[in-house]
Amino acid sequence: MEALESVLVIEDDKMIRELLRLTLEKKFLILEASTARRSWEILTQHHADAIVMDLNLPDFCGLKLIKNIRKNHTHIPIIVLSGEKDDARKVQCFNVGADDFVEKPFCTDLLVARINAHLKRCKELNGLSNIEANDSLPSDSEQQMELNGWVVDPLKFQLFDKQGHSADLSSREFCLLQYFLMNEGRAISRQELCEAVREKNYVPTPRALDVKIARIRKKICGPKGGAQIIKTIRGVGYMLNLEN
Amino acid sequence: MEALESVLVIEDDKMIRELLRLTLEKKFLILEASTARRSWEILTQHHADAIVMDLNLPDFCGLKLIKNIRKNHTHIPIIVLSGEKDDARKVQCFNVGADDFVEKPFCTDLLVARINAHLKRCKELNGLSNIEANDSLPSDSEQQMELNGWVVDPLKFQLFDKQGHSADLSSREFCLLQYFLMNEGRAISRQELCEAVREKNYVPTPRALDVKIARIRKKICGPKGGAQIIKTIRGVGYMLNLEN
DNA sequence: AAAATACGTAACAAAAATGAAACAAAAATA
DNA sequence: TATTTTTGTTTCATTTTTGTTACGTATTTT
Repeated sequence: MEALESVLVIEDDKMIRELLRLTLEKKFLILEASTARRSWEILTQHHADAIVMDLNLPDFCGLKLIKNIRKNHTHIPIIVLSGEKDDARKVQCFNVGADDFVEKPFCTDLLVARINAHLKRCKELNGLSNIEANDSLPSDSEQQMELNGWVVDPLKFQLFDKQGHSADLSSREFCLLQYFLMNEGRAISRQELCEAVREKNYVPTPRALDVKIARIRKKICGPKGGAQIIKTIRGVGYMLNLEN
Repeated sequence: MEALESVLVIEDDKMIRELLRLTLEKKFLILEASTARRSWEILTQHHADAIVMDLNLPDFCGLKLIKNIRKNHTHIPIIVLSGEKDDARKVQCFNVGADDFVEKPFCTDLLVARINAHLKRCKELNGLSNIEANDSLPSDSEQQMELNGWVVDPLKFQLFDKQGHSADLSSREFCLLQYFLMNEGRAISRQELCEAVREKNYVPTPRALDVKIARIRKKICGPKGGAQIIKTIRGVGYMLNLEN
């Protein structure tokens, strides 16, 4: 009784996405995203066995997205699909954690074959490691992100200190913080931040964001504040600065 | 201290073989074969971590060679290098067990990147299988998983305490719990949980899941609850935490 | 320097998420 | 078919999260 494997397709071009869906849905359960943002949502809410993604997305750099996904999903096969001709950029994809690169235009059968090859590998891995299925623990240790003494645990949607105490962030506070982490060192407008955390039935106003950030600050810096990690950029928005 | 990884190059064209050697020997220990026959010899006498092979060999059909190698070397990455333009034949390669296909002419950097990607995967595999190999022997009898004083018996679809008393979980409650066990330490969204236990004619709503979890909790923690093993991650879903 | 603006903060109110119990429906079993 | 078990639904209580408002302070503008 084999369950159908699921493939997340991240592609902004509607035509190509359609093509991919039609081709792949015969063999896999398809999850679709047209933006990086949507792909994060899906990845936190669903299980995916593999990812096929375009490199050029409207809202986020493809390379960064790969890095980011790899941080939270150590083993998931990531297959990049792109019209990119430049070999150096292809190499970059592999360096940030991609497993394969398929140039557009592509042969659908070949893509399926490649996906299957990667899935086969993953199955071998999982077969060996039923117990080890929580692959996050051992491998995370090399990649865990630090933030002012806190350890970021995306799998648990939470920040922990060295003693394992939680920072008690709400899930949305944590999402917002993740967005800061992904855009570290860059000033982000309120507007963009609102977009970033927006969901169905949840659209915060810029002012509401101020409060949200104040709450995050209080939780991760202590009541005295100390050196603010999330800096205020007057007239613009906020910025996360790790190095200092 | 990382040992240099070894790559077996199977290629009859002397020029290309030379090129491959020059490129790859900076990163890997290179083994060379110009015929299928020679490649068998090498594989029986040496250890190789990956294979880069031409599809057109003088003495043997490339596809058959792949099949053959795969029979004896289940996990070794096989990267086919060929001038073949026909997509159907490429697909064939994957079907007989190849892991990758690179068309000639090729970018050497990209080839290196691809080899590395596959090697990385294999290392993950080996890392895990070592652990597995170690504790499978001594703890064979303790293969059973423990959960807050309960012993998980997947064959009986049930939890038992030390005295052998059943926790009286229904089969679906048990399935859900198993999914938690497989994803221990990670927050799982309601959506994903619903999909995980879903069957034909059985698609629980997220809300129904809350009730199901409440029932599991009551059965395995006692009416007082005690420290919840299945934690609630507000705004996300639930998470099983064994260590604490 | 006064006014306007931007932001921090606290307190309160509104909304949302979840737990619990009771009941109803469905499924399994005798 | 009758009975038991399992599952889903509804309702209500509780907790948590979030937004709003009001006010204070700092910064910029005039």
